[in-house]
Amino acid sequence: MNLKCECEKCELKNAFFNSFDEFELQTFCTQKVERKFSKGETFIKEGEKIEEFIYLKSGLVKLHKTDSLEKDQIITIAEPFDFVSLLSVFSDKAYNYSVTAIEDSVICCLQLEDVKKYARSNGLFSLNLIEKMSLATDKIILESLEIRNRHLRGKVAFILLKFSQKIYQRNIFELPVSRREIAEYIGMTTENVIRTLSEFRKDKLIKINGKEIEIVDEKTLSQISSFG
Amino acid sequence: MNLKCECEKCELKNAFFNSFDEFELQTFCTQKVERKFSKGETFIKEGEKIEEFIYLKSGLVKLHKTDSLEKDQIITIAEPFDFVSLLSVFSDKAYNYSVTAIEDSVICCLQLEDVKKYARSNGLFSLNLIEKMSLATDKIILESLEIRNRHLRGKVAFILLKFSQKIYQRNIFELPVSRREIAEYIGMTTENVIRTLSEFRKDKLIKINGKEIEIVDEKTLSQISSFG
DNA sequence: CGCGGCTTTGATGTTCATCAAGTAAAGTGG
DNA sequence: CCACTTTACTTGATGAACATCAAAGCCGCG
Repeated sequence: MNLKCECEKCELKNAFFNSFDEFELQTFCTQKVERKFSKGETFIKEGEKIEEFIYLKSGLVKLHKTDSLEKDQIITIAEPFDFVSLLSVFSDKAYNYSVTAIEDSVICCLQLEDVKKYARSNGLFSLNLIEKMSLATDKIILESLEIRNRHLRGKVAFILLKFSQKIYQRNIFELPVSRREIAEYIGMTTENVIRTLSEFRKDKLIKINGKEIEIVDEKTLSQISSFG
Repeated sequence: MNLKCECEKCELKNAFFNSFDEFELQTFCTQKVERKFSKGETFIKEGEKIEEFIYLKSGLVKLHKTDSLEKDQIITIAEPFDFVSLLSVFSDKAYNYSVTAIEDSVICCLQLEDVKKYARSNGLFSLNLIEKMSLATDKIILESLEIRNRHLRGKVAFILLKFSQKIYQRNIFELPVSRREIAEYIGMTTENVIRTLSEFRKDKLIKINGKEIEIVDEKTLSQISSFG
């Protein structure tokens, strides 16, 4: 268990633990390449050839896609250890979407061919991968359904609670995205997102100070999110 | 290559070909259980424990989910060899959604534990599974985005073209779903789906005879679908 | 300091959900 | 097989939700 690889919470490594002996594990961990990106940098671009197996070590990223009319849509916002590169990494030669850091982020990269090679030679590792993928995609699909069936106020409340409860686990946080990005996430216009935020402020559900949001009345916000 | 298993086009078997020897393949194919369902029958219910690995051999099914207000949402419509049971089969103990036949369908069932056992012991098979899963989930996510960013007319046009071009590959076909189900699919009301269909008929883009739809002006319909 | 991008608010019109009402089709029990 | 019930389909009228357009303030950056 005393590995050279310093990433203690690495999900991928956890997938390895059961499936690799220590030598293999060591090899794998030393092969990885870490890259840092600042907020705003796009490190995977739609259409690019997939050559690496990438996952998020720290930070926060958005998966997004440009539609036919040049409008950007956000597919989801991913936290560390959501295997962001898994979406199309095994099914396609090229990325179907882009990935951009919305907070300073560190990613871990392995050569895709190496990962495939390991997967071929080690069924337990593959099965672990399947489970991670399944979780990640399930999350996206279910979230997408949840957002879809809400009205504007419900959608905004849902997003605010996602940031507050799931991502930051705090009542006060800096929004890592612009109003426009929220709009791209929930499929509404920027103006209406802003209007809804202002309404929430007037109703004393939240406080707004630029990008800083404080959740004041979580209970009511939850009710709005659940559309009661 | 002369297998007892009669399912010539079986995708799962194809996944095996590269990974199993003939004896294993034979074993696998004889373990499977086929079940038939009539249009309208629900054979996977949200919340049920997952014990089998299931995929669609023939027919057409809908994946759907009941939301907090008892309203049904259709996640996607799946054709044969889309691995319908894969969505949450490896990530959860229970199904997150239901599956209902919208045409008479035949499914193939294997014990999930058996499949997992094979996956553990055979990396190549697992990797093939990963690719199938990745394809299936990618499709759902991308389609979901496409539908989301369209207006009513675009959504309805999109669905009609999906049935016509992708599923039936004919200009005249029987709609396998009710107007209400279309509404549940695209997230609109039944009335507005009907209204839009009537508009398309008045504009001579389609002909309607009950459930029978004929695509008359595919070009214009495509433009509406692409939202030009 | 001025430019461009982000934010905010208001006015206006379009799109869509809701309500209502009626017809057609399909299943149910006597 | 028919009366009865239920479900699917259809159209219209109305109001609510939302997009669009317009204008102005704010802020960071060259």
